[in-house]
Amino acid sequence: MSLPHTLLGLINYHPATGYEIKAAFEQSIHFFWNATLPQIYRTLGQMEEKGWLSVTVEHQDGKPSRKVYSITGEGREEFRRWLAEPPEISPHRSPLLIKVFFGNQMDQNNLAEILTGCRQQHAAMLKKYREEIMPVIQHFSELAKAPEDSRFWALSLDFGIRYAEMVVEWCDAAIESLGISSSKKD
Amino acid sequence: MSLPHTLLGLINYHPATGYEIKAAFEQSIHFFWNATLPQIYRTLGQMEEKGWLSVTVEHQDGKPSRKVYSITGEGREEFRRWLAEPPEISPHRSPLLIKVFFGNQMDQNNLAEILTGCRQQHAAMLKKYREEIMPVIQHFSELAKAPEDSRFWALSLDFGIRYAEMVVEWCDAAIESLGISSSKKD
DNA sequence: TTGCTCATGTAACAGGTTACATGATTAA
DNA sequence: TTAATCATGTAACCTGTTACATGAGCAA
Repeated sequence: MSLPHTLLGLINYHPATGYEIKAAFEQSIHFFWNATLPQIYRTLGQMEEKGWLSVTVEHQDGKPSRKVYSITGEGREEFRRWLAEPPEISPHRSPLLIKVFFGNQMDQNNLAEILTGCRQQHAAMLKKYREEIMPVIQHFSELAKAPEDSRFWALSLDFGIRYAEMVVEWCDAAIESLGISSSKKD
Repeated sequence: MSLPHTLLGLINYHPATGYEIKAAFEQSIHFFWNATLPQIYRTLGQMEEKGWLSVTVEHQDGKPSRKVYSITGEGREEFRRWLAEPPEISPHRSPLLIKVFFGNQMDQNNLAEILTGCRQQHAAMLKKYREEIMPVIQHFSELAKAPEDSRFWALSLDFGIRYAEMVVEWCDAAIESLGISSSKKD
């Protein structure tokens, strides 16, 4: 149930449309939360009803009107309240780990392929985090657009980096423990 | 959408009731998947309709009848098919990381408390994994009840251990980077 | 006598995904 | 001319959670 509060946090930086919020998710938060457009539109509507947001409709010729949402005093209060409370622990659902758990019933080469695929995905993420996302955060920090906020963005990115590193290491260890003959290593 | 296949995997070890499956989740799989009882009952019903399971009702005096589900040939086929396909990537939703991301707007002592709470939870999990779950898996392996399966159970447990270790390390680094004065360290 | 274990479920709701619908502008 | 971007949504569906209902037996 963190989606409305995540939206509050984003709109608290500056007013935005649903469409812009979706873009913000994809640029920054997508690796520890995500939401689809219909979900965002639906949630924004509910938040407005609760008085957490206010809307301004900007008419445009030939395009659909922009519904720009702004945070209200009540919304800001609710956001602070939520920030202060201890976070819910989110259960970790991993189809990969289920397959590994039942791995004895799989073809071992197939399992090795799945693990190398996982290793590859996480290695690619790591590269992206280090080469694309880190520099953007540093850039924001240097431009003093959000010098204080960027410290916290870096902290959450650091989690993503450590996670991806850990997965790569685990995949390597798991593949080795399968002891697949070197002839199949392509 | 891995729940029905997880149930297939468990029932494939031996026939079981919904209630027993819930217990199996709590004993083994709960740290990378979980399900509530109503969800399990509903899913078992759907799986039976598809022909993946068959049911035998055992009447008992004074207690509700046991509905024991067994896997069918079709179910076993479906399970193998699913095991072989590449796993879906599961988005990682973490309220904790959202709070950290917006941490600039929080009281810094409050944030430090949240992080120490997280550290504590994961340190406790680590202890449980090493002192309770590892020995159970080794026991199974030694008793030769499931000598081959236990290798894979250990592999998925190893993921959990590495994950918890990583979180503990990240929390420590994050708390240190906040630079809260030592007077508040209780 | 309080609460846990065994054992079934239904109903209602909350949260998330997918498919569908519309339509102008602009870049390759 | 094909696809992407901007911009709104609705409807249907799937998945997961919570509250409610029932009821015996047993241990502290």
